[in-house]
Amino acid sequence: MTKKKNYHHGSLRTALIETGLELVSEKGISGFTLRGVAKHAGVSTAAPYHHFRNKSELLEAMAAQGWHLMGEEFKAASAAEDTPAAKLIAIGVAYITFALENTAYFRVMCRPDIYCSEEGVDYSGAGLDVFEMLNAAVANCFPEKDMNDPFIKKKVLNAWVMVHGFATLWIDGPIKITYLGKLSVEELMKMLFEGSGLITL
Amino acid sequence: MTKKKNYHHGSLRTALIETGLELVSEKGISGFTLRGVAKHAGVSTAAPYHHFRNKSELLEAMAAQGWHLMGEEFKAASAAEDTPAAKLIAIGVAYITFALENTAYFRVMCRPDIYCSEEGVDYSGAGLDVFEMLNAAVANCFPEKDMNDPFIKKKVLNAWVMVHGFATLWIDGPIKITYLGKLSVEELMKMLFEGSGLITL
DNA sequence: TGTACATCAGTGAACGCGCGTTCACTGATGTAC
DNA sequence: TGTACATCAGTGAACGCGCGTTCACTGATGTAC
Repeated sequence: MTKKKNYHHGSLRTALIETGLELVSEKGISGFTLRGVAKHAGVSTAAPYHHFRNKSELLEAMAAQGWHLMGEEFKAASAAEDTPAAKLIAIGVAYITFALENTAYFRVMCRPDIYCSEEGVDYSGAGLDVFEMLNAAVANCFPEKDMNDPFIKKKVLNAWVMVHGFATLWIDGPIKITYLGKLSVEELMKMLFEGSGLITL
Repeated sequence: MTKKKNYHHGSLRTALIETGLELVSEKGISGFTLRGVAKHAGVSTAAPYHHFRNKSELLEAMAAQGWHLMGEEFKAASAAEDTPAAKLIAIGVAYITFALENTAYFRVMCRPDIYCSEEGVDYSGAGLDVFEMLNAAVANCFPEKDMNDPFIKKKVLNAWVMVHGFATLWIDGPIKITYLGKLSVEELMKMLFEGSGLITL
């Protein structure tokens, strides 16, 4: 195999995002370095700078893609169910599943402070679409109530906080440690939704 | 003021933990460096090594202290209420309040991967005490049920996940961004507990 | 009470390392004529 | 269709920096006699 120089990679931008996610998966956010990404992608240290102004911009692109992907998952999960209540639960499960299966995306998405110097403006853009889906899914369960009814807001906050808390506690370790060897994710998720006020809508 | 050399600081260990927390508060976990801590504490870069084997050991000490402190807060919150249900809510509020008021402690406590090379053994030690308090607080609300009843476990998981989710979403920004300028923490916490299945025990 | 000395907790300079970023350069590609 | 040239996306070497950690050393403290 000749050591060929790859002056036109063709899709380095995409490759860098993918490699970046691999790096975050393996070593966490703190293990994510531009040099590491470049090396992993088989490219020189300077190459990324033709696609991203700096490290933050790559992280930002990773997060944006993550939010988009999560939105798609939400749509698919919702479409697969019939009743509003089932759709809501499906979205909740999709949130947790996304965090567990795409932990790297999730970690980047959750930490706007890492990739935004300004106050998370871009973050709220992509993130708010997803948030709106959750909002609508809850509201649809109560067609007789106004979307801005405090009751709806409470349920939205509770659902969001619940799936987010579960996801973070799982991927950071505490839940795994606490229920070590006793329960699977599926069993825990079932417990979670049964214990919540959500399933008894 | 003469530049005196402080060969016997007296309580450098404690001072380093405190300074470390300040650093995490100001710049986050990634801004926490041993050199930074030493400089902030007005001591040479080598001084910390007389009290901690390495950086991880300092973080570990910070986390352990945090867990202890949180345990104390739980006890105080619980003691201030009369009924089991009120005690449980008080503990939930204490969890969130702790995270918001002692964000630096909370961040370190939540990330055992940062300060433990082995699988969070020490973490579960200190953390499990706190977890047991929550467990007991829930169980006390249902004296007729066994502590190992699935119902209790569901409620425990739900309560934990709820307060943790709220706390992390708040300190990382998303909740603040979403409810920007509309609602205070107190109002949001009230919403949270009202929306949950917990308050309607 | 004084003195000799071990110990303890500091100093400051140095180490090697990996990082983000920049630079002049290079070779492949696309386009105008 | 062939050729000249601009542009685009790479290279690899270098920069300065801050980091964790180590080292020989220093001065204050406590203790035995």
